[in-house]
Amino acid sequence: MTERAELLPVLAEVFRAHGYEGASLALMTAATELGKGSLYHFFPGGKEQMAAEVLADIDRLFNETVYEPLRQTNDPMQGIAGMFAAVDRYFQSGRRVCLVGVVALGAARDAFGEQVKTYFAGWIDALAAALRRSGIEKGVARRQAEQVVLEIQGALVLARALDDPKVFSRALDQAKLRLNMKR
Amino acid sequence: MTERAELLPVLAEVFRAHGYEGASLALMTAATELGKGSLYHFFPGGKEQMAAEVLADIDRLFNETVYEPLRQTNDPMQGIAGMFAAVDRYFQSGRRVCLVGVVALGAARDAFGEQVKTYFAGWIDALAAALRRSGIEKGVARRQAEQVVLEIQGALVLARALDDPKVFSRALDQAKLRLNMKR
DNA sequence: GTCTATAAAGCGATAGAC
DNA sequence: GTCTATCGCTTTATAGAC
Repeated sequence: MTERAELLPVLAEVFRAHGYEGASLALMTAATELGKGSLYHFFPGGKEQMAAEVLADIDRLFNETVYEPLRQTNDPMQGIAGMFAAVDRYFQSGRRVCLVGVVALGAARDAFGEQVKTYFAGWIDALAAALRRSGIEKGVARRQAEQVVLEIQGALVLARALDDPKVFSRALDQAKLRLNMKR
Repeated sequence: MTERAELLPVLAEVFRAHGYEGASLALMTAATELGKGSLYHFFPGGKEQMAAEVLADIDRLFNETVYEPLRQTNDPMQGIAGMFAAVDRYFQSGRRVCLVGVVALGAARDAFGEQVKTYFAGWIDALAAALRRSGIEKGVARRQAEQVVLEIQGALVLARALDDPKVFSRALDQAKLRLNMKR
């Protein structure tokens, strides 16, 4: 647990489960099994730096695993299917919440607004580009991409609110269907 | 500001803006212009009681203003249009966030899980009933209602994340359109 | 019913030994 | 690089004067 790269996902889970305000250093030392001193050795900027790096790490991970399929040039529709699969995997079929969404809704958005914007804009851009390559007009592609990301976020909220992950699965199927994709 | 009924909306805004964990008593005394002593006089159960009563108050308000149009028996489609108008008003066209959604995503869901479930289930039930009365088959009506509520929640997340309320307006229009309603 | 004072605990953050 | 001890502050909550 001395590697920064292995530390970030653990901290991410603490932020995800408790929000920025609720994620205390006590919870973090417990989750990482590291003393406060060690945490501050890795992150001299404290809690704010931890959150910033966690968000950056998530952005990187999404670029590598979620948006990456969208960039494959030969078959855009297959790329979109790959994105849906990656999304389902990452959010554990609706049992896991979106940390960036959590931050966006809270007061911490003021401090991390740019990173939050970058995450969602990057997602929408990547999806819109794939839709455009599949022959859909530019403006329509953008709105469809926005709608899909929006539905995923809403599905995560509702699935957790109703404590029913099937809400998430249904929403993913719906979104795929509306993009004229087989399930 | 001595009336409990006038106190709850003020506290609601504090919880909405800072989340359950971030809503400190200091913020609440500032917002209500009341001392801690007075707040504890009204809410002996402290912060938890405040949040519970705020959530109950929101549930009551939604029943009175948002779901109410859905129950009008003559024209279900007009009732649904009334719901969309009330939703747009309540969430200030995407500039205001859903407190119940915020609670649902955070760690406080464990403490307020029943109230969160009741809120969303009530919303979906009311909308599904109206759709059924407009001639849509039961199962389809339920899924459509779930989808609409989900899209509203997602739109609130994305509008705030991108700092662009138009995302919310577009999503409401989309949802109306898909239910075969004129805007 | 409202206030101030205060308690006890937890918070983020720092210092310094090892 | 990891730890313990500690600082200063904020937190929730209570007590008691008015």
